[in-house]
Amino acid sequence: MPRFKVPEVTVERLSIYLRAIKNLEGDEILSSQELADLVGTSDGQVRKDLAYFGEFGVPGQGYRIAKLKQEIRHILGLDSTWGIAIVGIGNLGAALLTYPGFKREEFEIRAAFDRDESKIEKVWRGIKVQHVDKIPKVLSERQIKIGVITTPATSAQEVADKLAKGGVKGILNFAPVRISVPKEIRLKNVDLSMQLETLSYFLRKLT
Amino acid sequence: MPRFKVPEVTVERLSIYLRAIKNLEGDEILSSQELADLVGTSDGQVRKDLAYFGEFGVPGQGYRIAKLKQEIRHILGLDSTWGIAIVGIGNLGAALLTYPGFKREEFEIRAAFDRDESKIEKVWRGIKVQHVDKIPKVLSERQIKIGVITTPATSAQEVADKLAKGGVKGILNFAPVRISVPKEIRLKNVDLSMQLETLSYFLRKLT
DNA sequence: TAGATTGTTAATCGATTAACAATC
DNA sequence: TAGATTGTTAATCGATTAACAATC
Repeated sequence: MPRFKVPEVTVERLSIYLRAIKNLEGDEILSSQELADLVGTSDGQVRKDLAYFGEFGVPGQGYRIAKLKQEIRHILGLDSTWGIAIVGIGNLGAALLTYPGFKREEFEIRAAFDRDESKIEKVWRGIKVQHVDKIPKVLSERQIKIGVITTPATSAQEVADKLAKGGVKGILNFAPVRISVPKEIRLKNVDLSMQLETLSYFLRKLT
Repeated sequence: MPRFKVPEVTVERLSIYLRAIKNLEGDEILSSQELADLVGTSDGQVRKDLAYFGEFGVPGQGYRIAKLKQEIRHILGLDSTWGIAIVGIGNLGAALLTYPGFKREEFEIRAAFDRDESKIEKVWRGIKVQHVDKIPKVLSERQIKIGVITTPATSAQEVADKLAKGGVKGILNFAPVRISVPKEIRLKNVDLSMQLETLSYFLRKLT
């Protein structure tokens, strides 16, 4: 669908635009300037980002909110439901099971895994925890295409290998370590240490 | 200290370099090429990033690991300890209290806050939860310069205002909403929804 | 000295911003 | 029509990559 190669930052902004207009009610029409103000960017940037995917606005008018919302949802692949598995049911894994950013129609947590025998068979938020060795089998059975790694750093690579075997297309990695995956699999690292450390850098300069 | 304006991505990579060489043992000397291989970038990028801050290597040799580690720690402001407060002791907040990326010498969680009376006075991982109204007072008493927001979206702005009043210099926001803070305060959004949605975009294209 | 690798400059690439003709 | 705002092109800005003299 995209007409040129789309920068990743553009995709990230689309997600942000979508959230901004979700919270919107009433107004039928929105200009690129108004949307820009909502998310803290420029009108040109908004139009440029959207232009990668087509023409969604009306010159002289703006964008019909309902239509724009639907278009962005479609672009982002949010008009169907993704099956998700969470691996590593420690504090963070358990927290993500209920985190509102995760628990939404578009994303359905369909399996949870851990290595620790004492956690197996326990039910967390309606999902029964299974042993990591079952990952490949369960993933294909339940059409799970996204894996979330919340294990300690030491297990992350091993888990990534199992997820790959299970046929996931994308991995969200919270373990504080770089892992390698086959190039067909999209890997996103959420590196909380790094976030804190860059914060430290910028604060450091202030003293 | 920096000789020119430093791009944020450079600071992020420094954090990644640091973690890579932390896990290293034995070898006394490391070349930019070796470090690049460890983190998946180029040798030139490594040298460029470091060059913003000084000359840490020896031409013809490479970088002394121990020295490099110390220099990067210093650049990132990790040679002292930052006081942290976590606001919103739901699943995610409680998880971060023990997350290894957070629980480290350089970062010390010194306070936890919630609005829910039923949580107040309870002790989580050795930290007594206090009412959010005490934020300004407690923050200045305990030298807390970083605030972490793990509340629902609806309370995030209110909490940010209280953190600002308490004199934090940086905020890490996990609430799925954009908040605004005085410009002296450095704001980092960790947007898990957005991460999942961009993953969805790239997977969508594969079908 | 010869070989290796740094620090840095110049060339390239890509994303953002500015500007405006086209269009409602 | 006049006014407003889009979609898009050109200009600018900034980051990455290539290349090499300086240096151990």
